[in-house]
Amino acid sequence: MEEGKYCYKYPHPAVTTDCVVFGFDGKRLNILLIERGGEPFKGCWAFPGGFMNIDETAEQGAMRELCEETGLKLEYLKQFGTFSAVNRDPRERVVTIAFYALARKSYVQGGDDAAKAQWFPIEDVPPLAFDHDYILRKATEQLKKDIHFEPIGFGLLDEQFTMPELQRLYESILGVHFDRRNFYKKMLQTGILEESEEEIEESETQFFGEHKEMKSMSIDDLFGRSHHDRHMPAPSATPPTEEPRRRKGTKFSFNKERYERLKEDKNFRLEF
Amino acid sequence: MEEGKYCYKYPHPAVTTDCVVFGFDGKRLNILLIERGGEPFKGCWAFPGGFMNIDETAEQGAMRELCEETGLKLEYLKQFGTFSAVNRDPRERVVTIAFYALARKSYVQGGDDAAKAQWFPIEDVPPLAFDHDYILRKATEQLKKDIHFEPIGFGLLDEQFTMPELQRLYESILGVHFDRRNFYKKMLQTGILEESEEEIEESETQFFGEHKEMKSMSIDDLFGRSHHDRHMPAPSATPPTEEPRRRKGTKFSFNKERYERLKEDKNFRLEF
DNA sequence: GCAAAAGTGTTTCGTTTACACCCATGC
DNA sequence: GCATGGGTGTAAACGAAACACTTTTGC
Repeated sequence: MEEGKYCYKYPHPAVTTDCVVFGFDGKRLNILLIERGGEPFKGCWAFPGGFMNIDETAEQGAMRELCEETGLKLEYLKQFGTFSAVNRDPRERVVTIAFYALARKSYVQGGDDAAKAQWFPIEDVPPLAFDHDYILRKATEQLKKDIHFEPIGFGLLDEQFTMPELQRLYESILGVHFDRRNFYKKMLQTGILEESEEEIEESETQFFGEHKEMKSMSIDDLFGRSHHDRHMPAPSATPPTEEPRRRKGTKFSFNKERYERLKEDKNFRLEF
Repeated sequence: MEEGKYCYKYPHPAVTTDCVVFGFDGKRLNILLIERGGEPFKGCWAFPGGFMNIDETAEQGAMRELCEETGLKLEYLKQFGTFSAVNRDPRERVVTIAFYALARKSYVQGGDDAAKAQWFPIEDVPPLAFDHDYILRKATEQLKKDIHFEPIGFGLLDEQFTMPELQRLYESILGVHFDRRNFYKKMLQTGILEESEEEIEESETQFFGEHKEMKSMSIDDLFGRSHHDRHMPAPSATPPTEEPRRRKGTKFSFNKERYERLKEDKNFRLEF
């Protein structure tokens, strides 16, 4: 029996937390790992995490450890399982409460905040300490399940994002391919997205010029397109009002308030 | 600090397990509670559960405690959350790993196995000890989610059950009403149900006769079915065998092997 | 014989899928 | 100017939902 000043009538396991942090770099799903500096599993990679303090909840402990070890302060932390195999830690009996978290794209692309923290593409993860391979599998399964029904994907992108970005994210998490048009439709139909009015800096003049050009183009075009109901500058009739001008890609953002309201409606169903 | 012979350098919380046992009496969903004999919350009702031993997993601990306290030995135990609020137990810091379990109908109707254990309809639960009200809410939410996609409902019925029974079960868990015909169709289409050859008392001959027929049928059928991967024994072709002869209601059972096989097929989707 | 519950198909509707072309941008 | 990727509508197929009557059993 170990020595120490905290004594109990019956043996108590240690309780730790572990955080599986998912990040999306625009192409692939990544996870954030820490290289262990001490035994056991010295030199192995592991999830950020550590012992829960006696005066904090597991959630608080997970957030604290995550911040201490990686500098990340994340909004979404989801408990997905508690792992209690008797010998999962060679030192003593340790039960770990596991969470997954989502880091926005810029964090991932920005590189490693913490010295020993590093992002790994999820299909190319090094051997992990303890039972973290197993935990990772469970985390991934849970993420897959959750993203079907909860709008958590947005937590992996920046505040504003384009549809193709969002689609690539869903595709890498779910491991499937969506038809672009169908994906647009379904996403927009949910009603939880908001089209960002892109910042309208500079030169109205240029804008008008552009507009005029477009307009004449689209009129010519109109005949060629026959019945197609193009989104473009209201075919013949609308004079100066509409303005299409796509730049790099239309930006959207997740409208949380609208989602909260929709959720209340008994027959609202979010599904992917 | 308490005295005791198990000492640690840092404080360790106690770890307990709790079991939310669901049961279905044919009409309503019930849960199994135990009246607490000691403080705290003496006289209150609570979930079966208790301290996890240092040499057992949480699952094992939950099963052990459940058995000790209620006499139930159940097959399905699902971890759905770990609760770690700092003051959830007035005695000491206690983290509880919570499971839900499913008890077959006959257990529920059979009454209380253990002295102090009692079934309560879920809409009419007495005040519970600790944070067990909260835990119950979470368990119910989880059960609702799970039953949409996993064939766990059968664990609440007896080995053999009728469609109306199954439907009532789904309806009480999900709180909705299904059209009887649509429910039949959907359930049968999944391919995981098996129509019970009703207890074959009398005349083994009849059984063997039936059996032989079935077998030859399915071989014949094999060619006729071409690419169709039918799950059914070969019902379509059977000319003379068929005889509806409903008694009380046709009995079905859950075919686990078939389910396991179907699950592998990439485009098998179970949903309710 | 009457009331209550089991059993069974078809039609309608909505959702999901499949699919092609134009435009803008960057090289 | 060419390759890459963004943006848009429609038709066909499929699955879900709505719906009524007959049979059996227990009272």
